[in-house]
Amino acid sequence: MVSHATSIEEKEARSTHILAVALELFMQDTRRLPTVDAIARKSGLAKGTIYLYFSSKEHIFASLLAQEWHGLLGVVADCFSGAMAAQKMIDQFALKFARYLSSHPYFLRLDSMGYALLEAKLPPDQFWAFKNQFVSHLKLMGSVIDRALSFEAGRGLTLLTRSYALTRGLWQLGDHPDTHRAHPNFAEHPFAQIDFNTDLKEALLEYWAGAAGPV
Amino acid sequence: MVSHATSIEEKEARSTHILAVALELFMQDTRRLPTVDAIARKSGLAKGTIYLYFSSKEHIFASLLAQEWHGLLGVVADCFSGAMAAQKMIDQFALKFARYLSSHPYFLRLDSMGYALLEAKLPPDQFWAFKNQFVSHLKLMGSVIDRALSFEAGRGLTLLTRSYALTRGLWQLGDHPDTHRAHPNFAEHPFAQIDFNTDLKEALLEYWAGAAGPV
Amino acid sequence: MVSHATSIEEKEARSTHILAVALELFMQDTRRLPTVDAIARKSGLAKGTIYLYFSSKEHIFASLLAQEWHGLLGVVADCFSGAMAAQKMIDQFALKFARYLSSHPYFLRLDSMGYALLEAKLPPDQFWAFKNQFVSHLKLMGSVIDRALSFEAGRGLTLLTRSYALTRGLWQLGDHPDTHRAHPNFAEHPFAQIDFNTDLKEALLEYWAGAAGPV
Amino acid sequence: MVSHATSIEEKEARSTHILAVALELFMQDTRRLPTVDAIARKSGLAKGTIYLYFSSKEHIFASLLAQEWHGLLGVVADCFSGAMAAQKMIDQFALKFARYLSSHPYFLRLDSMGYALLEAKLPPDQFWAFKNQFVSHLKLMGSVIDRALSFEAGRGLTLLTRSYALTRGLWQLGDHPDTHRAHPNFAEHPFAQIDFNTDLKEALLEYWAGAAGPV
DNA sequence: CATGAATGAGGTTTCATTCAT
DNA sequence: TATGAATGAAACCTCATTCAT
Repeated sequence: MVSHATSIEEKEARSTHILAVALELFMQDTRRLPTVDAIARKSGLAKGTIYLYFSSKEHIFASLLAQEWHGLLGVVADCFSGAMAAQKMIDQFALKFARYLSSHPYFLRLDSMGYALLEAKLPPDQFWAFKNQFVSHLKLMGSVIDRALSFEAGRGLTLLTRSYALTRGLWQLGDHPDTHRAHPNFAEHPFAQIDFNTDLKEALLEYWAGAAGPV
Repeated sequence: MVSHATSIEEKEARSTHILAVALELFMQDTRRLPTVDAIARKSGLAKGTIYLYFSSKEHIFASLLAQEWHGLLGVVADCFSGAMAAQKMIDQFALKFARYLSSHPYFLRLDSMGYALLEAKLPPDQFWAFKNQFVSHLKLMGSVIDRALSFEAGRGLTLLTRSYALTRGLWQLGDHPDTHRAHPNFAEHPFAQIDFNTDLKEALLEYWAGAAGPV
Repeated sequence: MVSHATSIEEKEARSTHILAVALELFMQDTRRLPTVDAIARKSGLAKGTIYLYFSSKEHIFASLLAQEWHGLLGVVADCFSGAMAAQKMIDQFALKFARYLSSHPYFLRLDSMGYALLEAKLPPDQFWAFKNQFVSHLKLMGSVIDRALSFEAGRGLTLLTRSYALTRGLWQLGDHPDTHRAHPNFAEHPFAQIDFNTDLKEALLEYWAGAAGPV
Repeated sequence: MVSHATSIEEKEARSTHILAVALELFMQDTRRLPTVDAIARKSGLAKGTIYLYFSSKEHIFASLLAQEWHGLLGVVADCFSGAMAAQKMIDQFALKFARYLSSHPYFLRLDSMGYALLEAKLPPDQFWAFKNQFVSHLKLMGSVIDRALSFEAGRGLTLLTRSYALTRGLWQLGDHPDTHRAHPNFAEHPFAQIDFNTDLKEALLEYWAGAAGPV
């Protein structure tokens, strides 16, 4: 039996550990959420113990996602905070946004699965608890952009939202299960040799060029 | 016992009927594929009969999706086929593309679920059989756009792909299970009052403005 | 549509053809009876047509088995019919019996499956219709042996029965699905390198040496 | 909900209970393996619980069979272990072997079905895990016999194998589904009034008389 | 706190046989 | 006779969650 986690730090550490394990397992097969049993076993904990820290399997992955959202929006804040020329900021945003996502490969995987698997199964209260964190942060970022680029109120949020839509969509189009990548036909697929990082950066720049107007 | 579908037409009709029933059931809960049992019951057929027409449940929904892809790409062809000014074509594309999707609400639902549920479960051969239809059609549309807008080869496909990414992403951001829409917090959600049709049209115009350059 | 078989000969030919096809399919996987669908397809007939000739799938395989029994008992008759020394006859029996079975590999396969799959599913009347043919033939052979070896009445039948038991048991011990033969452990199996023909001959000789007494 | 089986003993007891129930159900219809659902219901357990103790339905019956093999080979060991005259040992073997099987009526039923149902469906690894136990025990018994009867190495194993073949074959010839036994024709069947115990003993003695030579 | 045994609903697919054509 | 579409029972196993210990 694992030592009891009594102090708050110990409990937090255990919770963090579970999240790390869950993420690792998820990355081995991003088409389905790993089983609680697998998470427990790999954590060195019992199945019941997982439920002392998270109220459901979906809760675990929603937590992971919330974590990542935090990081991503931090990047956005960064890009639009200095005192640079508008275009410079936008360029920087495209660059760093794409780079961040490329270097956090689980984020879009989780996020895409979240749409299909998490949202449907989280109880509404829990769903909104997570969503609200994100939404308020997002609104904040929107206003940061408004200020940075002298947009009318709300425009920054709109662009950010659409950028994110483009990002998620692009990811999904280029993502295929390994079994399908192995198929001979895969090479003919127009999305086969896409480099997500480059492609996203380019697409974002195109979008902002059109949406932010001649800045 | 249901009457035997002997002729090719009767068989096609039955197949179409199954697809229609499957779609209808799917629309009642777009977060999961309906059970074969439900499809059979609602079709007035036996479960085994369904398998005479489709080799698996996923096959049914992949067929539905293929059908819809066809329609959507037809719209694209339409928009870029006449002899209009480039900007006119793009405007038309944004308008009709968004309108088509708004009036075919199941398409993006299916497509989004397809990412998580169909791709993962279709056997690779079947997956590629469907995908190839779509891919070749898509490439064709790309070249139609190249010609219409005097793009260098491949550019049309790129823009179309990214437009589609934007579309799918936007859809997903605005789509929430009914249980979540009912929640009091929903109103505060920045995507709450989005009108998908308007929003998509706008976003597409923005993107093409930036990507197709001053045309 | 296949031509109608009107004459008795044509019908018999068709029936024989079905049997041949069924046997061929069975030999490809002797652990299960082939599906009626497969038999029909390979016969170039429709599924319903099969049922015009055989009342059930099991009926097909029972017919095959009956056929084979016939041949095997013919061999026995042969061995004990001439005017030879008793031991000579027994030697001949062991030799020819084993040889016949080795050269009719489907017989024991069918027979062994028959125990588990056919007997259970044939309706009693049909079961006994087949069994009776065999039983009366067997009794006859028994009395042939009685005469040939000057046994008391019934002893021949007993020895024949036990010989057949030994044969079937030996076959089953040495028979393994291909998937299991492929396993590395198979080599260590004491029955791995048995040559059925040799082994059976030897075992029969041993049995008859003990059972037929010093003859 | 059933009480938790925490200790090793309790778990073993539960496992044993499941086996007992499975066997009981099997004996009611020895032509097919009972469904997991039936086993669970009769055990007073949930279906899922069965799978905590056995990885598949076939695993259950393979375990039963392994258990029985153990007992049977124990009998063999017994017969050839003392310091008796060779013929005495053989007589004892025939007697006790036949008696053991008669008093464990499920053994040969399971074993015969095992040929058709278990071997085909157990995954190779699991199959060989069971088989190996048996094979090594069998080899051991072979060498015990070699020593007891001063055979050349391997001869004991051969005789044991063939004895077992004879046994299994004999069983199958005399075994008929109840529905078939009830049929009026059954009486005419030469195996109808066989007493398996007596018959097997006799047949074994005959075989060993011929195979073990004048001892 | 931690454990892990128990639960049981849930859903896909196969295939022998029938019967409308 | 021949066809082949329709039937529908049958059975496995998984896994999130609970709760007795």
